[in-house]
Parts: sequence; structure tokens; C-alpha cells
Amino acid sequence: MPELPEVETIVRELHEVVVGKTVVRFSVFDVQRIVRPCLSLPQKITAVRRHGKYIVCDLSGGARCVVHLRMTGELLFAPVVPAKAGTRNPKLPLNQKHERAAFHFSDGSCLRFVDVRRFGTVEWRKSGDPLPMLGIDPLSQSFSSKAFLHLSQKSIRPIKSFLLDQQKIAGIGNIYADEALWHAKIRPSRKTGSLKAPEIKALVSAIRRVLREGIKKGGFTLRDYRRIDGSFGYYQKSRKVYNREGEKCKRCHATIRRIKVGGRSSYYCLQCQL
DNA sequence: AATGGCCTGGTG
DNA sequence: CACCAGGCCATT
Repeated sequence: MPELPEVETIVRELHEVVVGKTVVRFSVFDVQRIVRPCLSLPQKITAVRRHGKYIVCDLSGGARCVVHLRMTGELLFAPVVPAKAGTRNPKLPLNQKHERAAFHFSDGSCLRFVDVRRFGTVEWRKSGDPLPMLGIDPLSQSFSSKAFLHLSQKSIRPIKSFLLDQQKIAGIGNIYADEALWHAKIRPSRKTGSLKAPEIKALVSAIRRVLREGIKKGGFTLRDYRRIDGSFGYYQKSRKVYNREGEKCKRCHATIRRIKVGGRSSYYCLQCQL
């Protein structure tokens, strides 16, 4: 379930590895769901960047390739196979199960798009085509308590649902929403507009904190998420509430509860989150 | 603003 | 066998 920190980790690693490479071929294995490029290849990649939870590859000439991993999508980079046997990255076998598509580069390396649940997308956009409209990036300078208050004060939805709304704030998913609410000591079911100024300040700071920490730890691996070399993130070691139903709160030692908020499992401490 | 559908693998 | 995971989109 890649969220902002997982996507940011992948984007940084991809940027390092594929910028300057030329896509010579795009193989589609899941013909029902993956669309072929609407532009002619070869195309050189000039940048890889994050847009909310989208991965955007800028191509020379202005076109873009936009990837969304949804829940189980993975981008795995397969370097050029060396001449000597046994030196290839053992974590990345040549043929991946559930491989839906692959970008082939002119130097012989390739980027595999693997997705068990087939929710993930690869879209090709011509020069000038717009990217999806999203809300404020929570790691940007403009994400302040004041901005959050302005966005949220009229909302009557539960704060958890508000945090997951990509049109309001782009990049937070189920895990980091629960983690941020725990740090800010706010219940996921609280009405957004009922939050007081100190609570908003705490929440904004908690969101930045958990996202930054997530990036620092290379993301949160529960089961599917992997970095482009096949290795795992380790933010799950810093996890306070997500998926910890029945366990003790790390702050007050009360028992962690699970409730449904907006149809999503939400974990929180009954005692210290108000 | 709330709900259902898209998917498949894992679990009870 | 039923149910759950869950981001996003279409529909109400």
C-alpha cells in the first residue's frame, strides 16, 4: 500500500537510475488493463518526480509516463545482466510473477511493473496533457496550520476521511493517517471542523513528522511494498498504531482499538486519542 | 459526502 | 466458503 513516503522513496531511487536512459520498447503483458504508449518510441527520460502518490516520468519532448501503484504495484529495476554468472542481484529474478508491463532501455536494462491485484496503472500523456488534480502536498512549504485550518474548518467529515481525500491533501493513505492521528492524540472519528487550533497545529506537525520519518526509513513494508532493487522499507519498526489492534498503546499502555471510518479500518488508542 | 466496484491472495 | 486488504473513480 504505497503512500507518499513509499512513492517518494521509489521516485528518488528511480530518478537516480533511469534519468538519461532511453525507453526503446514498452512491453504489455496485461493487455486488458495496461495501455500502450500513445507516442512514438524511443523517448529519453529527463526526470522522475512525485505528484501525490503518482510517479511521473518526464520524457524529452514534453510527453509523460504516469504510474500509480495503487495497493500492490511495484516497479523493479533490472540492471544489465553482467557477463559473469552469479553477480546479478539475487533478489530480482529475471521473470517476475504478476509482471504486467516492462520498460526496456537502450542500454539493455529494464524496469518491470509488477502488480498482484491489477489495480495499478501506467498512463502515457502527450505534451501539455494535464496531470491529475490534487490537493496540497503535505511536505511543501505551503502546508501550514493556517492552510490546514482554511481547508478543513468547514468540513463535517471524520478527520480520518479528510486526511485520505487526495483532493484536499495529496499523499496520505491509511497507514500514515492513523500514525499521524496517534502522534497528534486525535481520534480518527473526530469531526474535522471540530478540531481546535492547538489540535490542528499538532496534526500538521504529526503529518510532516510521520511522512519524513517514513521517507527516512525507506517506507513501510507490511507485505507487498518493495524498493526498486527488491529490498524492503523499515518504517514499520516505528509504527505506533496501524494494524496493532489488541496490543498496548506505546504512550499510555491502554489497548489499541480498531473501528471503521469511511469504510476503512482505523486503529487508535481509546485512552490517549481524544 | 457516502457508497460500491475494481482485483487477487491470504486467512479463518 | 466468506471475508478482508485498500486507492481511486463513478455514481448516487
